[in-house]
Amino acid sequence: MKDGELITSHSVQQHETLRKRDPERTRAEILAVSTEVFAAQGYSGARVDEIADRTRTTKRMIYYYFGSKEQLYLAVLKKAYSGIREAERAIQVCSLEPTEAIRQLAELTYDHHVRNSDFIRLVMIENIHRGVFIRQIESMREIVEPAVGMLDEILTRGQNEGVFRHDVDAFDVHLLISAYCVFQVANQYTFGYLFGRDLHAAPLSGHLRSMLGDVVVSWLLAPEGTARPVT
Amino acid sequence: MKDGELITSHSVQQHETLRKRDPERTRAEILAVSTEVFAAQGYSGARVDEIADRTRTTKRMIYYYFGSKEQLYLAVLKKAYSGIREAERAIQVCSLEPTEAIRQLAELTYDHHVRNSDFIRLVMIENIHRGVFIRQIESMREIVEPAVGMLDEILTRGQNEGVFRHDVDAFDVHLLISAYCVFQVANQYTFGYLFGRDLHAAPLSGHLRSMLGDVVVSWLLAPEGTARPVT
Amino acid sequence: MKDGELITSHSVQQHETLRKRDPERTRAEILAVSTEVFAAQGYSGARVDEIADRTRTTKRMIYYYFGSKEQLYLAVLKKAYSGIREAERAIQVCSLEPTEAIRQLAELTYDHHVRNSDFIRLVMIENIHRGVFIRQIESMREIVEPAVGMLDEILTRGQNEGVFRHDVDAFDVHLLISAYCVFQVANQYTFGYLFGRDLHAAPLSGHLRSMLGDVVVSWLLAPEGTARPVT
Amino acid sequence: MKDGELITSHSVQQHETLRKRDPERTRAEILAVSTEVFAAQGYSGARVDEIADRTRTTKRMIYYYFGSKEQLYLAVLKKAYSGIREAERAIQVCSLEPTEAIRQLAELTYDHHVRNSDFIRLVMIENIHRGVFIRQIESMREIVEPAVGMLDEILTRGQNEGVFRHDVDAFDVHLLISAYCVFQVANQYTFGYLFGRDLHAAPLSGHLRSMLGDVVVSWLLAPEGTARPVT
DNA sequence: GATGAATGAGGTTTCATTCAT
DNA sequence: CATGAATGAAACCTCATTCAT
Repeated sequence: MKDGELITSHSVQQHETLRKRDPERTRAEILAVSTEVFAAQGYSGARVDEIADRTRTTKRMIYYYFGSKEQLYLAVLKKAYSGIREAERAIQVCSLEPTEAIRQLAELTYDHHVRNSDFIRLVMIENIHRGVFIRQIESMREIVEPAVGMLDEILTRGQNEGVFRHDVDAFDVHLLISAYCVFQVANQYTFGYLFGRDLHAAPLSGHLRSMLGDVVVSWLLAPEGTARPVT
Repeated sequence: MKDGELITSHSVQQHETLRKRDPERTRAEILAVSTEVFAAQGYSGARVDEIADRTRTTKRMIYYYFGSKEQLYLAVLKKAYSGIREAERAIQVCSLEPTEAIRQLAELTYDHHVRNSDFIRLVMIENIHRGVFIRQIESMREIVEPAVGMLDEILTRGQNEGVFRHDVDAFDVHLLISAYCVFQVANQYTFGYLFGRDLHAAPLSGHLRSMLGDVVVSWLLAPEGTARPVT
Repeated sequence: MKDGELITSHSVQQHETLRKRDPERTRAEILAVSTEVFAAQGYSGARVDEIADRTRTTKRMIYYYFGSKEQLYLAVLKKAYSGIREAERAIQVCSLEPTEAIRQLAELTYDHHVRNSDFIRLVMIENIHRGVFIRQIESMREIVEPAVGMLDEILTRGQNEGVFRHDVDAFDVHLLISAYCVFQVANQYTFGYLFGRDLHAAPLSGHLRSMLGDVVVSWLLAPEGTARPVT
Repeated sequence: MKDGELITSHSVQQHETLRKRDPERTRAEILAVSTEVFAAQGYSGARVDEIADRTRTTKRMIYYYFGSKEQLYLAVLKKAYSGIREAERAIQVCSLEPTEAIRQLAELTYDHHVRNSDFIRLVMIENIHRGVFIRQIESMREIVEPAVGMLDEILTRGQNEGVFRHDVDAFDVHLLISAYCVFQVANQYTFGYLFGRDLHAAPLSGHLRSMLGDVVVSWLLAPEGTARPVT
């Protein structure tokens, strides 16, 4: 039975206060709760009823503001990406020397993913849906652009200084860091269970964090083609 | 493709004849179709009706053989993991010298993930559900054990030969390789879309494949602590 | 018939007009029809579809208001008991002398059972289910309390006056009366059939009614131990 | 999911011994198990699958021997009544003087009901179904005849001796005793729960047993019309 | 702008029963 | 006699959504 529905004629009316006449607030609340619910249950698994129940408004309001479950999910997705990119923009490592800058960038990105597991989950969900929703959001690609900007700057600097290998670009590094960071959040349940370890508990969590730095840096420092034996 | 592996798309639509009274076959067909449908739509999104429609049996038979949607999903999950691990066991790189063995292992794993995207999707789905299903499958942990066995062997050999760094174990390497391989399948839609590239089309696909080898090998070859500056 | 009592057959088929947007009415109608259907078919035998069809609402509404078949049954059970006890409270025999009060109480209870066969049937059904449902209804025991109150009062009066035997309490008398009254309703089909008599047709019905009075009164008037021979 | 169905391809095969080629035995076993299941769950609530599972045969055999769920229930009902009447015939109280004979008959009947609660439950179930099944069983009325025979004999003797009142016949006494005995079994769950007492635990059980004797005897010994005041 | 009541379509599951050997 | 496999029909329940005020 859906919680949002009437069961007895005397259903509970909680937090009646602070309720009416603040459209912005209502909208924001719906969005916040929806983010949690979609992240927790997936698109199909999420229930409009549950979202409504965890809100101080009603199901009807969700349709009033967002029109449909799909459009609500779209709004959630867009907001999640914006928030993430905004946070990424806050990372400042430009003043450091390339090697250390890259390491810090990797490790801060790592922390960032750990803190934003709901976002990671939304991305997973979106991929389960083969990206059909994200493609409907205009401006999505602009939102994401700054992501590799700083990376590109550091990388070029390191390459110009002759420290970093040249057969690598910002996209590659970004992919490597992303893969690692996303994985330890996205796959924590299966991987953690199968190996009997909690990826986010000390000391493993610390080890995994610095390991990423090691991986990225040693890769960038390694001479091109060195590792690849003469075939 | 070996028997233990996932049955891939459209493998069951053949011969409408020879239909009834072959329980093993019926069961297997339901399982194969279910794998596709669950992988495609997720647990909540999958419809028992759809599975039935894509089968030569009826919805009723699904319940006859598996009891419930959940138990069906469990069977799919178990079979998928078994198939994957069996395939992993087929990788033979022991005769190579450590560096090349590791590189080949990484790249074969990469290929393997590309070919078995349905499995990756099931793992994602399972993680969306926080691993509640996988934990119900006894023997799951045994299934997974061989995964790091060979890796451990290669790594130890390389460390004994003084080629590989010592502050790394099989679990670490496995995690790095898994993260990279899973990511390029799991996140292909969002990542590919946001950067306007198809991760699985040449020449990018080839680059990404060999890049993994580079990353892993240069990391293992790098002296411990070298990359980390004195703080 | 009073408001609190069971709504009897065909009481809801009237006026098809004035249909929507009267939740109390809708709820009450579902409850009334459900009472009939559960009483007629038992818990397992009752069909939510049938209840819906005999209502001016839809099956969906039943779930909207009651959540599940079980909760609907629980509501029916609770309402049935409340109605009965309310009716019992209406019996007024306190002004009569004890012997006659008891006789009237017994005979009114008898009439009452004849009129409320749906309630008796629900009680039978509940006993078939070993009381699992009734135990889930809080306040059930409070509802029933007044049942023996008046009886206790009459009995004590009669005992103090030296008319009634002393080795008997209100619970005993209530059980005897209940057994007799319930039986002639509950077992009317098998008993009536096996003996080829309709328990509710004159003159048998009248005989059985006054016979209960005789039984109870002669028992209460008999000296203690008299009937029991010296062993 | 029904237990009787195939779930894994390797379902359990218990007690394979003592199984085949004994039709009488098989039939009897099905009947015995069915009695328990119908008595426990009612007609609609009983599951053919459950009956099959609690048997050493299969569901298919039930249909082989009995044709349908209804016919199986009919067989159960018939057997239950036969068994009960046979047991009743065993009661021998003819040699006692009328008052004591009646008391013993009542109390032995009481014991008998306590011991045969499954039969009582079947009777309840049959009454819930308004006796539609019992009417289909020919010879049912003959089965039941001896029930009042002995009672009639005792009663006549007592009346001839001038001990028992004359406005009462064997049917009346049988009804009173039946009502009391059936009730304490049939309604034990609701009545016991509502009054917080277990009708079948000492000392209440003993009290209720002898109370029935008191009730019947004092009623029969009371002069006609005495209790009924002049109106 | 806001809301409780209502709902059609479709979801999962279960039932007694029969088929084919 | 015996059986595992199969099944159509219908059961209970849930979904996102809209109505009427």
